[in-house]
Amino acid sequence: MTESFKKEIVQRIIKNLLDIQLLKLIQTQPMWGYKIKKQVETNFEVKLRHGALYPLLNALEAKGFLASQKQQQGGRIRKVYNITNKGKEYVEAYDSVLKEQIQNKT
Amino acid sequence: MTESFKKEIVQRIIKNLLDIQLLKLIQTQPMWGYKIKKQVETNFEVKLRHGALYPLLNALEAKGFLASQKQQQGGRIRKVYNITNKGKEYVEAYDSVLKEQIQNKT
DNA sequence: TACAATATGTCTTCTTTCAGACATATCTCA
DNA sequence: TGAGATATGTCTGAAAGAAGACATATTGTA
Repeated sequence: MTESFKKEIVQRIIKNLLDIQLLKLIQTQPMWGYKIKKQVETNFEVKLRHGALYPLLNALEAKGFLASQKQQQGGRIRKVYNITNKGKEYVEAYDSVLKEQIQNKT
Repeated sequence: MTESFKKEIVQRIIKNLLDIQLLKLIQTQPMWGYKIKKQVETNFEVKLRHGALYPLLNALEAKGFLASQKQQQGGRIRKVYNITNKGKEYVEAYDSVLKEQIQNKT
């Protein structure tokens, strides 16, 4: 029971706090959209539409949480994202809130 | 900056994972809708519409996460909610997922 | 006695979000 | 050379969610 609850909760977090998960993932290493999609799908066992992902990545860049540079390999262009200091602060704030949630200090 | 980020994240969690926050609150002590509303509003500094709260509480009871009994005091009726074992399991699963989030074991 | 607070509920309109299609181009392997 | 994978983007119709009104009754206080 608890295991299925956990899967459900993970899915809810991915759905509602996807941007933070992306920041966390890119924080481990710079990554481009397509790879992010595959990583999220294998890590969390969820489907991630590219039609949802790419606009979100662009929005995170516009907000200053991510910075991108285009890498060209042959004729193929990859938009590689790095996390910014602002992005790292957001992730730190998230982890801080989660700790309070667990300790019930809210 | 981090503080305003924290407020934003708390608001997002309340918005998207309100049911879990209600379970956590009722877990500390049995409570009725109106008191829950006031508690959430002071604890998290957010506004909680009663038009959103009452249907959610009823839904949580229908799912078996909460159980209610009506307490009559004079002519006034309070619907006091208790958390069920199933509800406790859901909260445990949530805390477990949060721990994994912090430790990046996801 | 009138107003604010306590107490619980529904319902409609508006807004936001979501799923999936539409669109294009390269690369690899059979 | 054709199919599947890589790679990134937009757009629209449908579904879900939110805000606020509508609804009713009691209690306490000025």
